[in-house]
Amino acid sequence: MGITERKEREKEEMRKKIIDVAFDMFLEEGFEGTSLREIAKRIEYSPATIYLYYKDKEALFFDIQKKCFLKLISSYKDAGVPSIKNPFERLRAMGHAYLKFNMKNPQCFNLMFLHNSPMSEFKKTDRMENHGNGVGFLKDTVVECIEKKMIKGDQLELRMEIWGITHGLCTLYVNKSYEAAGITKTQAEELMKNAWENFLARIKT
Amino acid sequence: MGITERKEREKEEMRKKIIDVAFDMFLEEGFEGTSLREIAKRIEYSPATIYLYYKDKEALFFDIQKKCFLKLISSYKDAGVPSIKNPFERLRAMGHAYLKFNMKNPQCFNLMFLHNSPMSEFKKTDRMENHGNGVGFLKDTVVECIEKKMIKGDQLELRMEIWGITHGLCTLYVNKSYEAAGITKTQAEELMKNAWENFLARIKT
DNA sequence: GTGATTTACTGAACAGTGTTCAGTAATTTT
DNA sequence: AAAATTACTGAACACTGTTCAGTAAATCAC
Repeated sequence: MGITERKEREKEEMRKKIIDVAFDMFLEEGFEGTSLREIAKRIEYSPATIYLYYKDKEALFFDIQKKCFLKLISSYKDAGVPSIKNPFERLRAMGHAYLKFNMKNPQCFNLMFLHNSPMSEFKKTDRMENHGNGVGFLKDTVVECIEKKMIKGDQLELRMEIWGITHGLCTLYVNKSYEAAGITKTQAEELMKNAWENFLARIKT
Repeated sequence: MGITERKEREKEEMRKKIIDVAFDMFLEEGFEGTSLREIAKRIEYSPATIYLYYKDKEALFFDIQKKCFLKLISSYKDAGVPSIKNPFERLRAMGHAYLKFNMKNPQCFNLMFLHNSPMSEFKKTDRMENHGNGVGFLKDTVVECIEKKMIKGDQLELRMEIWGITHGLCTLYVNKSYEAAGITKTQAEELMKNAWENFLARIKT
C-alpha cells in the first residue's frame, strides 16, 4: 500500500522543514540563542509538534551538527583532497581546506566544536561518530607520509601537532583573537595560510 | 567619617561572596547552566540583590572570567616563567605552563575561551583587556628570540603558529577530542607535552 | 532624641525558555 | 458507518533573566 509510503515521505519532509529552519537559527543565534518556539513559529506549527520528530533540543541540535560536518566533508571533496595521491600534498590540501572552510563558515565551526554540553554521557559516542571519519582520514595520511619517509616523527605526536595547529588557528580566527594582537581579518587569513605552510615546510624531511 | 569606609568594605565583601559562589557554579555548570536564582539562594539573598552589584549575568560572568585569567597568569609566575632570561627557554616554559594549567583546569579553559555570546559588541574591548597582557608577553618573547637568532621566521606568523598549536592542543584536550582517536587521557597529556617539544625543536635555529 | 533622607534589600511580576500531556480533529482501517 | 490510528495542539509546569514598587533599617540633619 502506498499510504505508509506517502506518510513516510511526509514525515521526512517535515523533518527537513524543521532542520532547514533550525540550521539557519542555530547558525545565526547559537544553541542557547535559538528557541524551539521560534522555530515552531517559522514552520507554522505548534512547539509541541517538534517533539514528535525530535526527542529534545539536543537531539535536534545533533542533526544540525551533523549537517555542518557533512558540509565540511563535502568541502574536502570540492577541493579534490581525496584524489591527491601524494600523501604529503594531500596533507597540505587537507590543512588548507580545513582553514578555508572554517574561515568561510565560522558559525559552523562554533556549532561543531564550541558547544559541549555538561551532561549527556551517551552523546559522546554520537559525537565521536561525527568526528570519526576525519580522524581516520588524517591518521591514514600521516601514516602514509611517514611510511614514504616524507615526514618524520611519532605518528601520534604528529597527528596531535597537525590537528592542534590547524584547529588552533581556526579557534583563534573564529574567536577573533587576532584583534587582541592588533591584526586585521584579512591579515589574519593570510597569516593562517602562511603559518600552516611554515609548519609543513618544517616537518618535511 | 569611618561609615562610608565600612560601607565600602561591606560592599566589597558582598561582591566577594557573590563571586566565590558564582565562580564555583560557572566552573561546574558553565554559563547557561548557572542560574542567578541558585547563586542567590546559596548566598542567602534575594535574586534581585545581585543586580545591585552587577548589571547583569554577563557582567558577573566577566568578573569570573577575569579571575580565571588571573589564575592562569599566577600559574606562569609559579612556574617562574617571567624570571627566565633565555627567551627561548622562556618560550618553552610558557608553552608548558599553558598546557599544564589548562590540563589541570579544563573548566577554566572553557570559561575563558569557549563562551562567546553573539551580542555585546562592547564586551570585546573588555575581553581584549583580559587577553592583552598575555599577548604582549608572547610577542616580546618571540621578538627577542628572533633578535637573538634563536628561532627564525616572520614574527607575526610565528606568534600565530605558537599560539595556534598551544591553544589548539588545549582545545583538543578539553574537548576530549583525543577520545575519537582512541587515546587515553594520560596518553594525551604526554602527547601534548611531546608535541610542544617537537614543535620547539623544529623552530629552533 | 526626633523627623527626614538615604541606603539595602526584597516580593512579585513580566516575558521568555524547554518540555509534557490530555484532548481534538482528521485520516485510515475494519 | 463505526472503530482505531495518526497528527497535531493548547494549556500547563517548572524553570530562566530581569525590573520595579515598596519596605525596613541605617544614617543624617536638626
